[in-house]
Amino acid sequence: MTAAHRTWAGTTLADRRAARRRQLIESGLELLGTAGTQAVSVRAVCRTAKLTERYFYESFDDRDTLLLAVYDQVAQEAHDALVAAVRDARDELADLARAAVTSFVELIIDDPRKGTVLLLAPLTDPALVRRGSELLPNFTALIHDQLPASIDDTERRLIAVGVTGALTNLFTAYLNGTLDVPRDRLVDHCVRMLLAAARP
Amino acid sequence: MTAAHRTWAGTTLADRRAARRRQLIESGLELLGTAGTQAVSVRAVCRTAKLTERYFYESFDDRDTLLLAVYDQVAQEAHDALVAAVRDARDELADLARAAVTSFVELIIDDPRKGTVLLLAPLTDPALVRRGSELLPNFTALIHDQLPASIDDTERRLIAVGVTGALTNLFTAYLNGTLDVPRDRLVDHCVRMLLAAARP
DNA sequence: CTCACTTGACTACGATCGTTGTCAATCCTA
DNA sequence: TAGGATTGACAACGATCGTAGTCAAGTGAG
Repeated sequence: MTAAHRTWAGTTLADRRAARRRQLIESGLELLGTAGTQAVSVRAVCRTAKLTERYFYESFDDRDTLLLAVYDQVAQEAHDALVAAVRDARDELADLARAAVTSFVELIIDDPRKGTVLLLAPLTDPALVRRGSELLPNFTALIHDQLPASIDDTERRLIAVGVTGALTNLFTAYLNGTLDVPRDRLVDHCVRMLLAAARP
Repeated sequence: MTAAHRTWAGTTLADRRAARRRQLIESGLELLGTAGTQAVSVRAVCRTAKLTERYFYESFDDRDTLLLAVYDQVAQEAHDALVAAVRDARDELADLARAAVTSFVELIIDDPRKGTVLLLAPLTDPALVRRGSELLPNFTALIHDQLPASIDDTERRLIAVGVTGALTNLFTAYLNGTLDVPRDRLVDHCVRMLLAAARP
């Protein structure tokens, strides 16, 4: 029997490795989403995960690799929630916008750490700057492409960047409690802003 | 003759101390505005300033004190430029908005490091988070108060936070080259957005 | 039962950090 | 010119970091 499939404490090596990896990512999310980027040291992650450094380097090349894994997992979750919401919405711009905004607000209400990681961490950590500057422009481009062709390209870029900034600032303020506003009002406002921007 | 007023190399002690302080702040600005927050170590600042650590602690209690001094100086400069521009503008909302936006754009074109410090550093450095979360809300409140009273308060807050985010994102993208757009277009767009938001 | 694999606690190394201290060289005032 | 103020180069301290290694104890397949 090969080592990888030998059972140990009821599970195979691959399972245990995967479980440890999940545990490390969860601990990374906890630290990154609450205490910030400088709190995510290898030692702190291992202490939180109740694992030793050995297992850290079993799953990740270095500290930055973990940070990227945390960010990517949250980004993937957000992406999945978004496409699911959009898939179930009626095929009309207003409904699509509302579905998208609602799904994101629900995500960050359900787990604010994820919102923090998505919106704030890329600004805070050098290792995540690139990731953040890939994701947001993608979103910006999405808006950009929805804008009517009658608007010239420069104007479309300006609108897209502005709307993206408005949304992230609204979500960020909502996350940290600065923007004390009912959830529905936030969603309504974001949707109306999206639709207003899409009008010629 | 008291030590403080004794001349040395042609200047008094107070003058030399002030000169060293300026030099340290300038070095802090250089590092914070280009290499980012983690590049601002006491050693790096002193090396850049061609001074020794001794003089660092002559002017600043610790690293964070320097960071705050750098930020506050840039914020003060921006504030001064803003009030000067607004003072010289005609007393009409459109002109005020244009004067304000133009003065800020000129500031960050003249010295992009200052724009980076104002907009990005507070998000990047824990020591500056509080400063950033004091300045931007102030600006947000300014917008908030300009909005017509016919809009209810929640809506006014939403608009103010959104507009602030849009502006900072536009400036940020312009700063880092992502938003490749002529200066005048940027100014125009920001002014139009400000005025549009102020309409009922 | 035995032995190889697995685990956890722990130590170790080199680097960098903030901060403080030492000491000789330099400069002005008295 | 003598002596105290000032300067600059540099060492030193403790802390933390990323990363790698050691070693005894636990565990299950053959």
